Amino acid sequence: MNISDASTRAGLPAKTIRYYEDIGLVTPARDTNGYRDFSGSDVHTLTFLARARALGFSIDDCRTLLALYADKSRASSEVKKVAEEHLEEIERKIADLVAMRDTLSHLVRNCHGDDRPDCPILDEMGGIADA
Amino acid sequence: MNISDASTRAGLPAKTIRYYEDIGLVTPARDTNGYRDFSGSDVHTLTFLARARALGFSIDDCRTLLALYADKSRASSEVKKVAEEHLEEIERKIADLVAMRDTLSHLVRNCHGDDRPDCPILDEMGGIADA
DNA sequence: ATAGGGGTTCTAGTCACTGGAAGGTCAAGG
DNA sequence: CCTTGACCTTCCAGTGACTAGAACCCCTAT
Repeated sequence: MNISDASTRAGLPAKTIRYYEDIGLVTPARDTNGYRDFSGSDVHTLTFLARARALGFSIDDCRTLLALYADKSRASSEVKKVAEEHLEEIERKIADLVAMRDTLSHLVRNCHGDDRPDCPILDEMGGIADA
Repeated sequence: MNISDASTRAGLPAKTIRYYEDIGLVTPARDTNGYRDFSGSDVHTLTFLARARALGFSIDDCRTLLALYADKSRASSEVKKVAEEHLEEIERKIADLVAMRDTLSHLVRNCHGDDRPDCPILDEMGGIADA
């Protein structure tokens, strides 16, 4: 099938699929006219990638996961290790963002937001501590 | 003062400060030998930038905020608007990450993580729904 | 013959730095 | 005077994961 069909089925933009081929994640066959010809298994790989990416795994992790997926004798502990490390990374990001949100929402709440110039948000960033 | 002192005081790497000059966020004076010579106000700007960046504002937002900071007759509503939009963006990111975390931690919990090959994490990404 | 809607490659841009190379400057010590 | 070492300078390239766009080819229908 053509790239646009593969794109629809995997839920990935054609551009992204070409990029994935570029970096060796998929290797679709080629028609005589040079068009890519995706097999069912290519689409399956792309779908796998779409799901893994949606879970936030890096391309590098995806490469590892694909290899484990293909290896029917892998140990599930290897997969779990990759997932757990990624999970920790996500937790760290959430913690960072929550800290930002808390500080920022506190500042936003304290800013009256009218025509007057005084503003605790700018005060904070300019180094004037609030009580 | 030299860049390394400015770096220490603002808490930003020298490389980052040079980059900020490149994109016009700071414009330190120059000594006759070509070295940058940071004034107290330059350091203040850098500190402002460090704080704003730590709150997750984009460089573009920082530019806007710096302009508002310099404009003593700004309306606090303008600042609040920038901050609120950024806050919404942060909330979106948190929601995305929390969704990822929930899915992923569920999968990780259900993966026994031993020498056997069967693994719900790969099953999920390969499209085998779990009950 | 041509119009359109596919497909192809290639380059360059995104964001906010960061690493590294090649070289100039300055103060202290031998 | 020379060297050492710690500064400083500029410029180029790379990061991650795409994405925009240009220039061009291919296929089908009218």
